[in-house]
Amino acid sequence: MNRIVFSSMPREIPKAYEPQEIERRWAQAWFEEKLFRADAKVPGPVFSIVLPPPNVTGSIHIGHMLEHTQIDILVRWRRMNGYSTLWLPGMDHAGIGTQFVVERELAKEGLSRQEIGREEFERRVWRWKEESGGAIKHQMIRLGASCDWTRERFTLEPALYRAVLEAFLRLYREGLIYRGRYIVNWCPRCQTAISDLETVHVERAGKLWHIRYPVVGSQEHVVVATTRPETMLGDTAVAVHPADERYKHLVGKKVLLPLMQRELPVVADDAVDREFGTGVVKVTPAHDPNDFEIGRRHKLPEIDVMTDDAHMNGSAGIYAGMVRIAAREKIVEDLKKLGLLERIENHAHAVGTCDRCKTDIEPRVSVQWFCKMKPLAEPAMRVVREQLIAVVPDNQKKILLNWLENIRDWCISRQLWWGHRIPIWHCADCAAMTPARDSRVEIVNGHAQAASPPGKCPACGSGLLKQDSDVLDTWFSAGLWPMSTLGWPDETEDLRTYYPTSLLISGSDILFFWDARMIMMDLHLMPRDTIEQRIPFRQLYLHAIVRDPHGIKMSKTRGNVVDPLEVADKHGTDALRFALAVMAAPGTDIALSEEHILSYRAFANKIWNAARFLFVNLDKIEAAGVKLEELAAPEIRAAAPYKQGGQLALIDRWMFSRLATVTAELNDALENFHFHEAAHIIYHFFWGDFCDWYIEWVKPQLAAADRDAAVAAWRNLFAVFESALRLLHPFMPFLTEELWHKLPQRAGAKSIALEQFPEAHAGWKDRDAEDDVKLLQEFISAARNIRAELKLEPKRKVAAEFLADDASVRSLIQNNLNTVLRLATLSELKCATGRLDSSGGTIRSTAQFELRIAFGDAFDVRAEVAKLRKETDRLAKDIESKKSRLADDTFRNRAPAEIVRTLESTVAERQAEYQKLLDRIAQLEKPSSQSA
RNA sequence: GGGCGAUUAGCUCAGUGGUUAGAGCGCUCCCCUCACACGGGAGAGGUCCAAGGUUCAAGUCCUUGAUCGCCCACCA
Repeated sequence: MNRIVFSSMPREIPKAYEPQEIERRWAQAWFEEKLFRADAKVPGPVFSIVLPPPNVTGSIHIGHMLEHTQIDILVRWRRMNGYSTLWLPGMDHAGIGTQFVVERELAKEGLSRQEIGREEFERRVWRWKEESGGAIKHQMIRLGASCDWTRERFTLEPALYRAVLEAFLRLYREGLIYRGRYIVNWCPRCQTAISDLETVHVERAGKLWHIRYPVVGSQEHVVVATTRPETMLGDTAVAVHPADERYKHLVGKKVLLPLMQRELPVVADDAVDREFGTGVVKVTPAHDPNDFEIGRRHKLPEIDVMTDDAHMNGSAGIYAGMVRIAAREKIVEDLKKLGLLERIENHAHAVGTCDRCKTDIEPRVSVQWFCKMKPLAEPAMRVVREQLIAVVPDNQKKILLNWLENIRDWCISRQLWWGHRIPIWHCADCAAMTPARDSRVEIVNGHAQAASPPGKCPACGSGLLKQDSDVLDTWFSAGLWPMSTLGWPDETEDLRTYYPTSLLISGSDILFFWDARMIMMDLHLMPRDTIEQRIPFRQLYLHAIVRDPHGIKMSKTRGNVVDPLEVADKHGTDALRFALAVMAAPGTDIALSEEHILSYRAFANKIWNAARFLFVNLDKIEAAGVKLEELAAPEIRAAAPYKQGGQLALIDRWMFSRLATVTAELNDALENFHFHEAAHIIYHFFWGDFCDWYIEWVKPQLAAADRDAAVAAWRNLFAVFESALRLLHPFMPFLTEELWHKLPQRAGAKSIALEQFPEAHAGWKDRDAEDDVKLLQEFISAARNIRAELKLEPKRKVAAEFLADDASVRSLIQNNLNTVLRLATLSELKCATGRLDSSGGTIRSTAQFELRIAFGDAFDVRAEVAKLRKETDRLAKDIESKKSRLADDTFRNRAPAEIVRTLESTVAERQAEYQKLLDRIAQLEKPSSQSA
């Protein structure tokens, strides 16, 4: 990159900004130069953030792009503000998700993972990971993410397995991880247990079957209502509410389970809702979470009637071998034949489905590993409540706390082949469980394993030990991410410097999955003295979800996903980034359309052309006696604004005042994650203030005969432009990098990304200049308005006259006569006395001035009067309402004095204006009677 | 069943209790003026979902309702 330094400025650049080649070039250069490598030794304030690791299931989509854009804007901004900045990237192995896609790939070849075996399958997944992970990295580099790729991590790499082992072993020894036979969510397709969070409930129009269970030793029967008749094969009781008078006499008796001819006890349990159905519940402990609890309370047998893939098993009698849905139909049919089906009701209810493959979950009793969450959730709630971790937007805090308060144990084992193997060994002889001796890791056949398995069973001495075949939920390793990526469990320099991280930016869709788990696990495991030092991040910002133009969430199955690379290639990454930033108001979803991106591509083009304006005028600059290398060089920047003879032109005072104001506003917006505000601020500053007004205003000075004036104008123009580039850089890194390098820079300057962000100089703020320029802008706009109304030929210059009561306003206009004449396209402007005659011309007025342009033949009296009438009506109404407010004593007594004062002066102004308009109408209507 | 959010210009959305509620796109009119037609200039367009309430003052705060969306939840 050094070769670009001090290149002479181009005299000409293309007319239109073509981002493709430029972006590719800089993306590659930033990566190759390791420009964003963090140095833990650098003193000073630290800003650290970890990338929420994308799953290696595929490529990144526009939702990632939004997240990365927001992170990158803040990271670049902090870096430019002098923070020692680390953005640590990496990927997640995404256990179930990746296994799912690789199985799908296998299926295309007509293979299953069982057919090729665990080892070969793992090889295949690793191959997939290399391709997919590489693609993601390539995309991120191309899209300008300023991460430190030298610190890239992967959740399944050896170093991170070490962290997983350490975490597991500690939690196991502390009794927080346990193994047991409980009811879990079982996915028959993935053939693994999944956590509650991975179970998505979908509303279904189902049925409620009312089935008669005969009471043993009586003619009576009870009617139970169920949405899942097939589970009745596993019934081991019938339950009623203890206080239910209808059924009290049955408690302790037995009923006969139809089809199975099994006798079931009638038990009383508080969990039964007397109002629902018949008030009698069939109890199937092995296939319903509720029934499981009842079953444990009453010591009922748990009869699992299904196989791993949701077929009926040997315990299902004659239904064995049938798929659960087929069994349901057959059972209903058989019950009908037996006259035991009382009735069928329509019944909407929520069915649990697998988050990954959408298959209906089977609640099922199974031996799994769990993590106790209550003890971990308590400190987590504390740091959130006490704002040690600030959650933004605030309402998400309540959601998080509510979840933590109601947390249940986490099923962490998965019957998968892709993931971190559970470091527990089972004894073949006595079934005792023994953990690995420590968290050391060794590489065997390219894969990480626990380096210290127990040699023999400590309980019986047997050498027949076998490691648990389950792997851990992918979120277990993800939960350690901020610690593990920085070196934990070793006390590394990175961990000391960058932990706790400054901020986490994530989607609210993984608030529980990931964010909450990080808080809980890291808080518990991090070896630091104070809780403030143990938190994984100090701020948690939850960004919005990107939707398609119709507001529908993007997903591959719907086919409405947007590939950020495609958009970037078409319109430029900077335009896409800016569009995302503009729409990223906290807490609201984003509907992205191509039109949005187009308008910010236009903005990029505008910036490009502002630069082009500077470059095509370089000859003039040199003619004015300025050395090009001085322009936009650091010395000039520091000295800006450049004063000619100790004087600064009004427009320069205004421009630097705006620059200071805008910089402060920008800082404030970014500090509070108001990306949309920040983007709007810089957009209007550049396009409105800088291009539309400043450049147009100073154009004559740039070519002025007065050499000193020209030098001052050029220097300030370059200084402001260069500052604007730095303000823009976090939002549009490629374009600004390209243009910045075209300006002369000091030797060794590598990148605008490493420069200082502009300072919000309080001393540059100039209220008077801002007021004066605003008045002149209004004056010019008024003239343009009249010209447009009169439909005057654009090139035709016309004379105008104005009236202003205030002497300072008069002299302000007269002192800036040349600018006003030019920008308002006037040939001359007279300062009138007395009253302006409106009969032969059009007048526009504000509280400070009146402006009149006469052009008789183009003047439409009736249209003008109609327009004035509309205005007076509006004013009259406005004045009326304000007057009545002022007449109200309570208002005068209670409102702050300043508000009252402002209102009074406003009313006075409006009334004066109103009177002027009335006079003008009267004047206009008089001659119309003459002509009639 | 709980909880959260949304409802503002034709569209997509901003809007810290205080002048005449804003932006981008779209629309109308004029202009290819020597940085930019991905441009310049000038305009039109809004009972801020409804009804109550608090307040000197409400798009903004409170209550209720309507419509839409999301999240959580073991009523079979």
